[in-house]
Amino acid sequence: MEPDQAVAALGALAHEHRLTAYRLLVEAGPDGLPAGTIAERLGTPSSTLTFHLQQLLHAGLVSQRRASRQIIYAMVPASMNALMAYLTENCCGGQASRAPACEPAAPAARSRKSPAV
Amino acid sequence: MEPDQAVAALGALAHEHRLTAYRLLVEAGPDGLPAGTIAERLGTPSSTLTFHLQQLLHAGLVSQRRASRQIIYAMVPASMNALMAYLTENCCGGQASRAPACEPAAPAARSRKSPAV
DNA sequence: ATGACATTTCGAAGAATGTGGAATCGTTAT
DNA sequence: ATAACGATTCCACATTCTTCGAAATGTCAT
Repeated sequence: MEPDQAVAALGALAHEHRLTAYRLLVEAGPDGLPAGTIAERLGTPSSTLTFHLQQLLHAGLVSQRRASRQIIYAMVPASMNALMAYLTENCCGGQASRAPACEPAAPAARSRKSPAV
Repeated sequence: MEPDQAVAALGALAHEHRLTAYRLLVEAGPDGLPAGTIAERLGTPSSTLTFHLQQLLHAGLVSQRRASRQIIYAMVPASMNALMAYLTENCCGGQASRAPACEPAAPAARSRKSPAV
C-alpha cells in the first residue's frame, strides 16, 4: 500500500459519522446494509450520508451494489487488511511480527444469519 | 479506546506531512527527533511543521521533551497500539484473534535511559 | 404511464484545516 | 548583556470539508 492510499483510508475513517457507518458495515458483514438503514441509524439526512459513503467508497473501504431500489454498501475486508498491514509495517517500529489481518473475505457457513464475518 | 479518540488518532495520521513525520519518528525510536530535523526532512517551514506536530501531540501519538535548545518529538507506542487494537476489534469483523500489537515500548538495544512514555 | 420509493446529484453557506511570514519565547554561548 | 539558535505563537489568507434542502435519477408496483 502506498502512503497516498494510507492517507486516503485514514482520512476516510477519521470522521465520527464515517467511522460509525463503517462499523455498522463491519457488523453487517458481507450482506452489507442499504444506505437508508445506515442513514437512519446515524440520524443524518440521506444526502449527508451519501456524501460520507462516497468518501469511504472512494478510499476503497466499502463497496456498493444495487438491490432493486436500494443500494447496498458493504465493507471491503481486503482494504482494511491493507491498511492494518501498512500501519503495522510503517508505524509500529517495523516489528511486523504477528499477522495483523482481519478476515480476508470468507463469507463462510451462514445458515440463517451469522453474527458477522 | 473511545471512538472519539480513534477518530482523533486517525485524523492526526490522515495527512501526508503528518504521516511522514510520524514514520520518521517510528524510525527514530525512543530517542525521537528534534523538530528542526523533521522540518528539514519534510521540507516545510518550521511554523507549518509545528502546526502538524501539535496535532500528533494532541492525539497523543507523539510526546514532546526539551533538550537544551531543541524540542524532541518521539512516538508513543502505546497510542499506536491502542489504535491498532481499536481497529482490530471494531473494524475487522470482531475477529481480534491474533494480537495486533506493535512494540509496547522496548525497541532494541537501548543502552541508557528508559523509553519514558 | 403514473406514482411511490430509495438514493444520488446539485448548490450554496458555514466550519474547519492547512500554509507560511513575522514576531516572540526559552536556551546557550560569548 | 548581547547575540545566535531552535522552536512556537500569532495572524491573515486560501483551501477543503461538512451539512442539508431541493431537484434529479433509477426502480418497482399498479
